[in-house]
Amino acid sequence: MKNDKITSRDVDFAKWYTDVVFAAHLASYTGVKGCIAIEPNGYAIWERMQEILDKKFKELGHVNCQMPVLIPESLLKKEGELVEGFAPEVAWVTMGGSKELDERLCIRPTSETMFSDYYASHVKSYKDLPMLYNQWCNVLRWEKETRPFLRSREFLWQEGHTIHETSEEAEKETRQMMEVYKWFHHEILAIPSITGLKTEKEKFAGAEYTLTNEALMYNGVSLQCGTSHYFGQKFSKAYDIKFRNRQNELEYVYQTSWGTTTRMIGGLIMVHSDDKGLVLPPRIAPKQVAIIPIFKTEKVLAKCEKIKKELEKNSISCYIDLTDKSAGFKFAEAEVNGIPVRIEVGERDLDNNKITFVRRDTSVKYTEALDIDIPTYVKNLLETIQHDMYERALKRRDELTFTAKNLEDVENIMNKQPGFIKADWCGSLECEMKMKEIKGTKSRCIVENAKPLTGKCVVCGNDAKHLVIWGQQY
RNA sequence: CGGGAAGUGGCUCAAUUUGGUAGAGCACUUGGUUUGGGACCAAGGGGUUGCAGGUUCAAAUCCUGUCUUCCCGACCA
Repeated sequence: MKNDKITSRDVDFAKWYTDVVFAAHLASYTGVKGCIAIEPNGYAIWERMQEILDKKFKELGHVNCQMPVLIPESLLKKEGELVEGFAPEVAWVTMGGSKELDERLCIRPTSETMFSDYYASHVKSYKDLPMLYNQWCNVLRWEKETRPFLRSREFLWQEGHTIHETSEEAEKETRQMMEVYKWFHHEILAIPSITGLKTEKEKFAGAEYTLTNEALMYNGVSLQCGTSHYFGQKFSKAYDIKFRNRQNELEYVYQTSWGTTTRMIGGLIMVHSDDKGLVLPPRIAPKQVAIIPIFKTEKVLAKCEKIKKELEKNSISCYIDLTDKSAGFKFAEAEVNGIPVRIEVGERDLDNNKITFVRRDTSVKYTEALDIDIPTYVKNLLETIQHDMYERALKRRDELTFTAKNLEDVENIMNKQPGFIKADWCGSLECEMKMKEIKGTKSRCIVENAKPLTGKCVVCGNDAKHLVIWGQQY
């Protein structure tokens, strides 16, 4: 049944999105623009993301640390491109009254500067390398237009910063971390993404190059999900990060950084959720199963407890809804919160030796004999849901992926239904800017090692250098 | 930051046009009956209208400023 607190997805996508955020109690507004209160339901998803990624990072040799939230102005300004890129959205700390600061401090928009400064005084020899650091923290960027999770001023993220002895090793790290994100999106979040290279215009300020994962939302707008940057020696030269190499010479380190954010919670909503509320892939869902006693008789409650114990013994997370609400209310509640599987336990079923399972993603009900192996049954159901959700998202992406040979094609596509547009590009900024004039269509990524479609630039018709995925972005 | 809209109990809104001192539904509390798709009855609590000024005998209502939210652009993860 449709949730009457949620605007239909096909009627008003933007309104639907915020309705789901609030209805599922993921976040709420605060008195400060662009700074949301992430509520327990939302934070639990972030904790799952942290848990899974953190484990992966550590398996690959990374360690966590924490840098300060404040950055001195002089430090920020050492790397010219970075400053230029971030200047408009950096927030400065001011002190009132007679307390003057010796130097202006900004609130970190990203921590390349702090890590670089730290590394500069801590690396001495090639024997110290690589240094593979990561931090989980909040950052602040003074966005003009804000939306919960998708674009807030303060957001939570993880930023990995690594330094290496050779460019080969650093580049390998850059690609490896991109693969981690890709794995995370595909295997855990069930979000199909396209991996590629950012154009000069779209890359991270100060990077040699930026690798990105781009995912298509249900409405055909693209979301950047995790980026991995190769800095070469740009930052090490600006921040003087030198080490004694194997030839006993001073050399600048090779550096990378990579990150993903709470924005992915927004991605989960926009890829998978529906008019009933949130739909979570089982592998990221903080609670995978809702056990719902229809009426709290002793017999029913005892059965619920038994199921809970069995599921937990098999590493399936679950809860029993013990509120005094009506059964219908409990069903709706589990649905809006995106719990992947619901188990309904009622007298009537128990008397007939039956039990009912309901999938959140399809709303299909399965009534089974009471003596089945419930944990195995649920485990299979969860895996099926995870798999089907990915396939469904993939199908939607493919439906909304188009090819264009010229600007007219682009215009026709974007006027009808935005999506990914595959088109050849000559590599010039001018042509990229021309594309942008059509409904804000920007290059999302350059597909590496791809065969060109026509060999001619979609804008100017000259020889093409790259196959590019274009689209509107969040 | 430009264009548009809106802020009234926790939520959705009415009263604003024509100033006269805030009302409904949902939610909440208590009691009872209920419970297989968002239950019902009864009683009860809660707001000086985003905030700050101004006009007036009198302001939710008129004026100015400001903050927040949403939509459309520009900027960005």
